[in-house]
Amino acid sequence: MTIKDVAQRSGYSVGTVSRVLNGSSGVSKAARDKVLAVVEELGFKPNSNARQLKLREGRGYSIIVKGVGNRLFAGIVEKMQRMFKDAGRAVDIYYLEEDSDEVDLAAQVCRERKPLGILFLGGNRENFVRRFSAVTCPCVLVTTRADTLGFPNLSSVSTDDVAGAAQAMGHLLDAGHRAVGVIGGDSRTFTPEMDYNTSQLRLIGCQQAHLQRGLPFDPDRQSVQARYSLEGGYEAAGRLLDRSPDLTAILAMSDIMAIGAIRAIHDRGLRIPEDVSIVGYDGIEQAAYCIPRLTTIQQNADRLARRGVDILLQQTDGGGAVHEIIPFQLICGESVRTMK
Amino acid sequence: MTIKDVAQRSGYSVGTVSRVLNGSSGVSKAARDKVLAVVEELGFKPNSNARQLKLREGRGYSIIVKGVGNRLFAGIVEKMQRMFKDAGRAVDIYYLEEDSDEVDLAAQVCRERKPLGILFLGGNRENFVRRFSAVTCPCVLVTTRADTLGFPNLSSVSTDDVAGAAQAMGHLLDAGHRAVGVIGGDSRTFTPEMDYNTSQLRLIGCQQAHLQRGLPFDPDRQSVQARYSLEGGYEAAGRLLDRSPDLTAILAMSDIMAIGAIRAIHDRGLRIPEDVSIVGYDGIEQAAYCIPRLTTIQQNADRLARRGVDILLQQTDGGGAVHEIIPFQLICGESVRTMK
DNA sequence: CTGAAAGCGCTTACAG
DNA sequence: CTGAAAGCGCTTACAG
Repeated sequence: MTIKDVAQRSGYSVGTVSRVLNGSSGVSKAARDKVLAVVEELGFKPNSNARQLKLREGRGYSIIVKGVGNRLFAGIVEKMQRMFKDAGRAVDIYYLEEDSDEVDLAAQVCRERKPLGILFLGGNRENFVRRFSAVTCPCVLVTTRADTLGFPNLSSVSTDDVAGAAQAMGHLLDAGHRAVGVIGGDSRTFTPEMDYNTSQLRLIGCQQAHLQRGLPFDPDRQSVQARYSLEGGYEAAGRLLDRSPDLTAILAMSDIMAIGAIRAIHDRGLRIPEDVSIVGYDGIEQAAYCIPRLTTIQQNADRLARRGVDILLQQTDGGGAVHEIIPFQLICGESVRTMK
Repeated sequence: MTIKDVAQRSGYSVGTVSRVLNGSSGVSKAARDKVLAVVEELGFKPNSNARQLKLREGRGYSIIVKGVGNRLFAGIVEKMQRMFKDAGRAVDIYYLEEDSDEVDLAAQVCRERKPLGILFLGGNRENFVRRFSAVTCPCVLVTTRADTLGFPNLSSVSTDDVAGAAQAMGHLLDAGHRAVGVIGGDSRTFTPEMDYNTSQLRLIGCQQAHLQRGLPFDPDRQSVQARYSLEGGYEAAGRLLDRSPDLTAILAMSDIMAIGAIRAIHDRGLRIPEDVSIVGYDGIEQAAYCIPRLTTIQQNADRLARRGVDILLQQTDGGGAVHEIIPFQLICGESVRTMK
């Protein structure tokens, strides 16, 4: 069934049916009523392939989420969806695997769905550097800074990763911990022209916290890499404890890794926080349900979502790119022991 | 840039370019090489709107996942993806909210992407009863039974919910628990013609476990409804304990609710399993990282995925609908105490 | 093996 | 306000 059937049955031309369907002005009430009645009667649904093919500009927005399982992103997406709905704007959401290329997807979406704007939840600097020029609509990168990338159509809303990690580490150091292990993401693939990635920035924060207190920090010895997963955290905590049995605390660069680490510590017969303290990062819902409740750096999902959408809408109205930093908050749970 | 540009630059017609792009037979090696070189050079990407519009039949499969945050489904999807990849088949994955209509989406996908087959991860009987007739390709409903629905193009692969719940409850009863609370999903919307939904089946399993042991079970008093979320489980456990302070165990119909419940029990100053035992359902990764490790009914994600895909492929080859039950397994964690 | 042409289901100037 | 027509970017019989 196509728009032709609706035209035939309603007695109007396909042009008029199309105008009714699109809410164009310049249609008589009689035509509108008749066409809508027939659409209802026939259960007609327009073919979006044909529609997108013709349309020179879409009417909606897109959100590209990197990591289906990422709970921080899930919370942000939910809020964004509500905002778009309240604003009466359509929004398509695309989920992709951690290791897929979000910029490639954006380029395709841009070509084929022609959204008014795109929000990225998470993203790799590398991919942006390489191919973002193929994306022509206004975009906002949420959660990762994009100021040094220098694209005129790419804004960003993010948390200060250096400061966040510094505060997390500072919290442990100030509680008297002197041997702290760090579980981070990939911090080895440093290439100067790519600037620092999130993991590197957080590691720098750890270093900074030590420096400020006149304490030594050796990333090679005190930090290990892991996948952002339960298993990754579990296994990395094991490596850290094997290497340095004298550790009194672990800072994991995501809550999900921290939760994995907690179990690893527990499985070695150590208590949390009596024997080993632990701090996470992100502030996902899960962190508040752990036993012990996880101390963590909470990214402000609500404000990240709100500012992300606001900036995108503003940019769609002709505004330039802006790069905004959203405050984070240290949430004190039950997973850190104050020494002595 | 379109296929026309490629045609022009390569010196062949758009027809030939299209044939090369689609790997059709009957193209000279010279043409193929030249066209592919130009495609590479220009970075040409075909417009899938136009493609889908023309195509009478797609070449790929679709997976429709109900619930972005559902970790059981996430595990199954991952395996399915790998299987399709290994079989050299393309697959599109669609995620939708818990409360959206998966059958509506399937109907649209069917009309516009024309997949060879669709896998549903999760689904509401109601939606299928009402609109599945609009879905014409072979489908497999994974995780929920579809035998009583009677659609000739709808197979199912699922776990026996009655037996699963019965074994979980039996495990608690056999451990000496006599006052067990149940946290379930929606079991009130029973309408005879819709048959039982998952929550109802599991509740029946609970009842059955009691009956078999000559013990009484009063669903109205011993069970509460909750959303399938951490918060839902937390809050439901609170209601159960308020109502019956003498409970010695709780059976939650999903691990995620169980994890919420654990925290609720903990927050009331009760120990797990010393004061209150708890059993979950699903066997998601998370369950193994809890402290205490969660005792749960593990659905066999691997076999659900494998059989789901196999049955779909078989059906695509002209096979009829089949309805398969996959065995589950009780995983004993650390969350159940044996009385006396 | 290749090209010219019809057509997928829409939208949107262009006339009237 | 409405209709006839062109065209979006492809695929695929149909000839040759």
